[in-house]
Amino acid sequence: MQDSQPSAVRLADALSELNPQQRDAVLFGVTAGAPATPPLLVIAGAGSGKTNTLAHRVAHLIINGADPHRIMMLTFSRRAAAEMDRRVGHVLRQVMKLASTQSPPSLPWSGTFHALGARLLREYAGHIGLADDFTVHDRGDAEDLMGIARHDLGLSATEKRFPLKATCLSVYSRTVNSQAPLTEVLDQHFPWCAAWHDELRKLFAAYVDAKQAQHALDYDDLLVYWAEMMEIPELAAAVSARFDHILIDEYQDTNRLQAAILLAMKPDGRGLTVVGDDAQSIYSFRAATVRNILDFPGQFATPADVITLDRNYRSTQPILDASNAVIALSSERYAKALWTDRASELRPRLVTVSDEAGQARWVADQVLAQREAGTVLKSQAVLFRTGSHSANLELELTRRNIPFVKFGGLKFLEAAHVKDVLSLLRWAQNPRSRLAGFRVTQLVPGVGPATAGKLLDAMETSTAPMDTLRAFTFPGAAGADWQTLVAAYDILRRPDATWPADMDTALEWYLPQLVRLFEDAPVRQGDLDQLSRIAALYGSREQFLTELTLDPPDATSDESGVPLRDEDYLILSTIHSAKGQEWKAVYVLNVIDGCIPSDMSTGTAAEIEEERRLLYVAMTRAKESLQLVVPQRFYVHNQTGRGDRHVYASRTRFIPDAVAKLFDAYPKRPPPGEPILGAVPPSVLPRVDIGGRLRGRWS
DNA sequence: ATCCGTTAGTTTTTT
DNA sequence: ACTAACGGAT
Repeated sequence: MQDSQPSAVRLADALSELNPQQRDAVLFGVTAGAPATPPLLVIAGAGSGKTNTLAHRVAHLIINGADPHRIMMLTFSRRAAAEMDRRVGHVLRQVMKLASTQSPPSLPWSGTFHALGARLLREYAGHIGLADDFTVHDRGDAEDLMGIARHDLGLSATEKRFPLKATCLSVYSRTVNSQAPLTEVLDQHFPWCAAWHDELRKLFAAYVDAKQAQHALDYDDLLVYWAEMMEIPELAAAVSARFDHILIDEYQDTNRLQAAILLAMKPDGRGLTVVGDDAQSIYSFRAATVRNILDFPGQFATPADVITLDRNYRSTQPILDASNAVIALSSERYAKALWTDRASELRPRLVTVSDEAGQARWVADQVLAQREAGTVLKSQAVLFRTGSHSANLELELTRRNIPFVKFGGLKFLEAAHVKDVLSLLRWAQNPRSRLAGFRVTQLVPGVGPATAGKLLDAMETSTAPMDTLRAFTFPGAAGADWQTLVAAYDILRRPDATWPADMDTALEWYLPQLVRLFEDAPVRQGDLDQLSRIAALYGSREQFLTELTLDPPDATSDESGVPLRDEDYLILSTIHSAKGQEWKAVYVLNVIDGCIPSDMSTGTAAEIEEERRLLYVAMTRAKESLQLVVPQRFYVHNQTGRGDRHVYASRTRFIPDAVAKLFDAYPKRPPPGEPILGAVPPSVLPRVDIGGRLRGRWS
C-alpha cells in the first residue's frame, strides 16, 4: 500500500458499489482491530448479490485486522468455496492496491462442513481415539459396508424382504443428521420400513462397529465426530479459539447436527455471520431444516440482528414477477418479495409440447437460436428435477452435435473400474480398510467372498499384516495372479512410496484385470487415464483419496471427461446442483405434476412445499430468458416390461391459471374474443392411443 | 467355494 | 434399468 490514495478511500469506493442493505451487512459490528462481531443473520433473496456481499464482509474484516487464517468460511460446495475465495481476493486486491504479481491473502479455512470437518479431525485424531489415517467412505462405500453388515446379521434371508442397503443407509443418515429418534424418522419418512425398527437398530449398531474396526468415517461421521469433539470442554475451547470469525453460506440447507456444531463453536454467537434464504430451502431430504435459519436470532443472549437483502440484480422484472407469484402461493408466508429495476419486454414462456421428444427438439432449437442471437452455450442452462429427465435431450444434443456438460449426473467415480483402482490405493493407505481389501482381493480370479474374508480376518488379527498377506495360500490354481497383487500391494505399502507414482503402480496391476473383466475395456481405460491425470493434481495419496471423496468432479459430458475450459458447451443440471448459479437463458424441463412435484414427494404438505421452492429456485436462476416446458404426454420411466405406458400430464399445480397469466403461452392462444372452444391449436392436441389405454387397463 | 443365469422386487434430489 | 437372492453347474 504505497500509493497516495489512502486505503480508507478505496474502501469507501468499493463499498459505494453496494446498496444500503448490502453495506449494512458488510459493515455490521465490524470495528478496527476486528474483534468478534455480534451474531448476524442475513436473509438474502435469490440473486440479491449474496456472494458479493459476503465476500465484501470477509474482505472488510481482513482490512480491519482480522487474520485470514482465523476466519472459517463454510460454503455449500467446493465450487462455492472457490468462488468465494476468488471474490474476496478481488475485493482485497482492489482495496489494497496490490501489484498484479502479488496475490491477495486467501482463506485457508474455506470449504464445506464435511471437508473442514475432515481436516479438523485429522489434526485432532490423536485426542479423540481416531487413527489419523482414517479413510472417508463415500456414499457407495457406505452402502456396501451397510450391505455387508446387513448380510452378516442374516437380514438378507428374511421372510419378507428387508429394506435395500441404500434405503438402510438413508434411514441411518437421516436419523443421525436430524438428531431425531429412529421411531420418529421411520414414521415420518420411511413408513414402509417401520416394521423393521428393531432389526434396523441392530443393523446400525453393527454398521458403526464395522466402520470403527476399519478406521473409516462416512460423510455423517465427519459431522458427528466434530460435534462430539465439541462436547468435550477442553477440546471445544481449543478448536473454537482458533477461529475469530465463522461465516456460513446457504444456512437454510444445514441440518440440526450442523447447527449444533456451529453453536458449540461460538456459543455466544460472537463472530458468527449466517446467510441464507428460507424460500430456497431444498435439501430437507438430507435432514436440512428451515428451523435453523428461523431460530437463529433467538439462540443467543442478545438476539442476532437480521438484515434482509431483497433487491435482485439477476433477473428481469417479468421473470421476477412470475417467480414471486409461484412462491407467494406457498402455505408458509415469506416476508419478502424480490424487486429489481431491470425492466424487460420479454416475459417468461410456458411452452406446451406433445411429448418428451418434442421437448428435446424444442429446447435444442431454442438453444441454437439463442446462440445465433449472441448467447453462448455456456450462458444457457437446462434444468430438471431428476437426472433421468434429461435422457431424451442428451440424445437429441448428441445427434445434433451440440456439446454439453451435465451436472449432478452419474459420477464417473461410481463406475466399477474406477472404484477398483481407488480401492487398491485406499487399502494400501489404510490396511484396516476391510471394505477396500474385500473388493480388491476378489478381483483375482478364483477368489470370492469366502477366501477374501478369511484373508482379511487373518490380516486383522496379525501384527505384521504384510507378512500375513505374503504367506497366505489360497485354494485353487491361479497363484500367479495372486502374486502380482501381492507384489503391487507391497510396493504401495513401502514407506518411501511416492505420489503420483503409486497411481501408475496401481494401474499397471489393474489393466490386465480390466481387459479380462470388461468387454468395453478401451472405453473404461479412458476413464482411468483421466483418473490418473486428476491424481497428478494432488500432493499426496492421502490428500487425493480424501479430497476426491469429499469433492468429486461433479460434471460428466457426453464423452468421458470434462471438456476443456475454453470450449463452449451447454449446461445440463439438476435443479439441486444449480443452486447458487445463474445463466442468461434457462429452460426447465417437465414442468408437470409428477415431475415437479415429483410424485415421490407428494406424501406430506411439507414435501410439496419443498417441491414448490424447487421450482422457485429453478426459475430464479434466469437472468433474461426463462422457458418452462410442459410435455403433454410423459412416458413413465422405470416401468416393467416393454410398456409404452405414459401419463397424460398436466401443468404443475404450482402454476395455476392466475400465475400462468404472467407467462407468454406458446404456442399462442387465440387473441381475446375468439371462441373458447377450439382454443387449443390442433397441433398440440395429444395423440391418444386408445387401444393402448384399454390394454393398459388390464395389465 | 466360485461363477453364472434366473427371478422377484424397486422410491427422486447430494455432502 | 438395476439390485439382490438363490439354484445349479463347475
